[in-house]
Amino acid sequence: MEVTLRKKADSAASMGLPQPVLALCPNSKATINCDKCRVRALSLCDALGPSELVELDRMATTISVGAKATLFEQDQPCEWVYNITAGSVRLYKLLPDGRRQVVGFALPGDFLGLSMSEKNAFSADALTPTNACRFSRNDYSNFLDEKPHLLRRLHSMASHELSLAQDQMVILGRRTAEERVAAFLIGLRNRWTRVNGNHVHVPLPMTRQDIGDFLGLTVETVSRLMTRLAREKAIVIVPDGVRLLDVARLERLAEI
Amino acid sequence: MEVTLRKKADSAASMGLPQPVLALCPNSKATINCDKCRVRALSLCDALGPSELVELDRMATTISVGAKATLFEQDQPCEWVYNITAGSVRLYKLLPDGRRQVVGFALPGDFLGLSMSEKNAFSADALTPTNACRFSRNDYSNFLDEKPHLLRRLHSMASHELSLAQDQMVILGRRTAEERVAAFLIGLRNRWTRVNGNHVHVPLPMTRQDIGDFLGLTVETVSRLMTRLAREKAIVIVPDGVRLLDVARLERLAEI
DNA sequence: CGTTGGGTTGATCGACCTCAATAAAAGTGG
DNA sequence: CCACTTTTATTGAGGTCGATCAACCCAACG
Repeated sequence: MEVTLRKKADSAASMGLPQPVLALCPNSKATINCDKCRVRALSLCDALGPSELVELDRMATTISVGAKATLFEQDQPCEWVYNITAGSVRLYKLLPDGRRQVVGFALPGDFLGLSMSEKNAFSADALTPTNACRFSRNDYSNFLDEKPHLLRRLHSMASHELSLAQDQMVILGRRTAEERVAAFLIGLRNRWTRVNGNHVHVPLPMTRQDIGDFLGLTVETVSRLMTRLAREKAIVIVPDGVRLLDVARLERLAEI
Repeated sequence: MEVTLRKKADSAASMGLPQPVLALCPNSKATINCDKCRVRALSLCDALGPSELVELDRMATTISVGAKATLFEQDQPCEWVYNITAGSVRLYKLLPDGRRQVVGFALPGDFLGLSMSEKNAFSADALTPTNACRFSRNDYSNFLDEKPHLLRRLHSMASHELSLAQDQMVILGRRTAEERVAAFLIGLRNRWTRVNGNHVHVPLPMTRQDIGDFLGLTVETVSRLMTRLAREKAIVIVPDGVRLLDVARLERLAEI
């Protein structure tokens, strides 16, 4: 597993490492890097004042990992929490017989470590080169004890996650394959909007298999439905993503 | 909708109302009723000290509703939060075309109102005569602001819910009908254990349709699989529930 | 006693899965 | 830069699990 660590205050050129998708938390200064963090407004840290950010910054380590690197594994003790600053991460649970359920994808601004449990409830690995701010779970927990407003923010993020999980339950339990794919594309478009602004181009850093394992379908079914939506001019399949042509049609499929 | 309200401090005989499954928060004294609450140890309130309990008690109204009563509805403004003290509640989302996904069942000790959102994410109605402590969302939110340890408890409950929701995603996305039914029975057994202690008798206050809508199956499939499990001596179907005969077999089905 | 809501059972159907082959893309090492 | 492998995506043919449609039972209840 290829991982680069650097204490934020260290000055180290980024060398030949896999380039992050976004250049965040620049590592060449001894000043507060959170200042320049592009995802701060989206993430947990937005609940903090300037002096608190300094404290947080001292606790943080930025990490850069290449595609396929594992951030943490299901059932292992939870040592760290992460704030994703660039890239994309797959979150999944494995059944003993190898069946897999992807429970979510983390994008820049997403926080991994809402769970408050001793063991990781799922595994996480990078889909693309990924940057994150990492905190030891202890530091983070102590920090939380002193900052009730941060806890409130955290709780509100957890509630939001819960609500997304319930929406996913509807998708998995009661929707057809075509509706699932449409809901997935619209949902992902909405999430990218927070990071990149609203575009009809939706990057898909995950494989068809990942999408299938997220939607409770097989690769083949996902592939067939994507090509069908493309044939019917609802989308265009482009390298590493799709372009949405008939957003209204997709939204109708997703909501009804 | 048949609802009985009484300020806890009021003294009112319970009359001919649908009898609650457990007699909780007795209503005949002007003293602190939380003292005697059988579900306190299970619920949010357990995070509070004696003097805080007095405060909480003052904010609370106990409500008793009959079977089929609606506690709140999806997309309506969220006015109240509830602590279920007796009975059972169905939580569900409806699609515009009538398809339904049950996102959970609330049992005594469960808290409804983790979500922190302005609108209800789902509807809730009583499966059996149900008692609850009800708080106005405002009071509750203010109270929360003054009690960080309560917020912590709340957050930990929300995390737990999130984790259950993710388990449910695995069930809905990647398990066979038989595994779903087994997982449902084992899961419900475990939840009743917190309330009643561990018994092989598992009460099923919900209909087969409700179970189907929870598991992403039809009534017929649920019925067929329950009778199959009964024929194969894994369970016995009894009025209002099942008796588990071969717990090991069911657990194997549920976990593998 | 008719009515109603829940539960069970059977026959048939179809949406999605499985298996298989091929194509396209992305690495990898010379 | 090009052969070669590996991974990912697509497409087709056929099978299956659970859905659908329909009948019936039973208990509760006015």
